Amino acid sequence: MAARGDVLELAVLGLLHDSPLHGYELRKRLTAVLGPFRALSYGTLYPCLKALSERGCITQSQPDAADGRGTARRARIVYELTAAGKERFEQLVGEAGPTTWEDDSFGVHLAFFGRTSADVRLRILEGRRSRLEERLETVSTSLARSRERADQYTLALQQHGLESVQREVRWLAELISAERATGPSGTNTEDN
Amino acid sequence: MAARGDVLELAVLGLLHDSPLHGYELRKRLTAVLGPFRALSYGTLYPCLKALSERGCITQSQPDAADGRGTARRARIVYELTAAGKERFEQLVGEAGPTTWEDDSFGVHLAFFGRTSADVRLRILEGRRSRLEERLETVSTSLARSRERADQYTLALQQHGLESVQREVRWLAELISAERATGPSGTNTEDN
DNA sequence: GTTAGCATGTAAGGAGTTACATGATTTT
DNA sequence: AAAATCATGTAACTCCTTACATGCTAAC
Repeated sequence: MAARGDVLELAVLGLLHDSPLHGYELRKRLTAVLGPFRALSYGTLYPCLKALSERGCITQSQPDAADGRGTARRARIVYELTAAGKERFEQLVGEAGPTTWEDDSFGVHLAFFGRTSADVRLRILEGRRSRLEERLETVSTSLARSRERADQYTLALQQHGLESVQREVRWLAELISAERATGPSGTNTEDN
Repeated sequence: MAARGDVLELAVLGLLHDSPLHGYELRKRLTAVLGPFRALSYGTLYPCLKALSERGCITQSQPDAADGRGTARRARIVYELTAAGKERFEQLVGEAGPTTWEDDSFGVHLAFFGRTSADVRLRILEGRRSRLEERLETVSTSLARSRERADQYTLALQQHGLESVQREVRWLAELISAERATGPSGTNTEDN
């Protein structure tokens, strides 16, 4: 049920959960959440909003057109979460399957941890960690095999990659133990 | 001239520069070069080899069919670099423009540094570093702005991202000074 | 005998980018 | 008066993935 493309959907729904927003502003916040690296274009965002609208997860409205004043700027369309949208968000954010630990997905899920239950948080953090540990094995094996064949630059690159993954594993371990220390059972900061 | 898709082309050409290979083996080496993360599928590789073949950069041959013995396994097709292919590789590897410092492109270029001249190496390393320093500014600015608004998880994520980029900058600085120490002018390890 | 690895390919489709079309407002 | 930023949207295109089609050999 959770394909690759659901990542954007989750991010949009999560941001609209806090407050209604128009497309332009939404994109800026999205950029902050996804990281300034690989920000997405309007060509991706607007079709997504359209689809979400058609499925009844969000509603559109033009507040500028409604009030008496002349329309400031080009008419802004404000998107708001519906009950169905909240349900969909809850469903997506609660998922903790294999796709969840992939690079893209993981960051977005973590960004909405404030709305997740403690057990889902732990499952995602631990899933991510074991995913990275798999990588670690693959990389260090191939690094050991090519120790002599490869030149210094390739070696330096692989070494740096390896260390980056090791760092993330340590970081995750910290988050996991912090999570366990705070509340081993289902503690929710706030349940709207 | 150097679009996003040229990265795969460069990697294939670079690997075939060392020795002729068949598709299956090529893919495994490609996975090692690009990192086991985001390895590419045959659905990408074979069409690429076909296109490269049509453009005269590589030749195809079936050595198993030629020799007397019964074909071992399914007939392997060995790809070999032509003169035009070598030229194309030289052109691609020597490029040091803005697209070169992007994540995907940078790793592949670094993997073939052994065939690049010292000044190109320096330009790529320095371009990458200033690209990352731009990011650093963007991230730390947005981190400062959202210090209080964002929850602990978002903050932890952004903090980790920031530190990762800082680590890469330090790593690059080391490579750069090593590069300058070895040979400030155009030193080529080997010019085939 | 059946699973895993070797080996090559195609067709359909998903996810996103770039370039375009359009136009108002604020800053320099 | 020009440039930047605000603001929404579409069409064409690219790159890549997944699923399929095919069949052999080695290990368990």
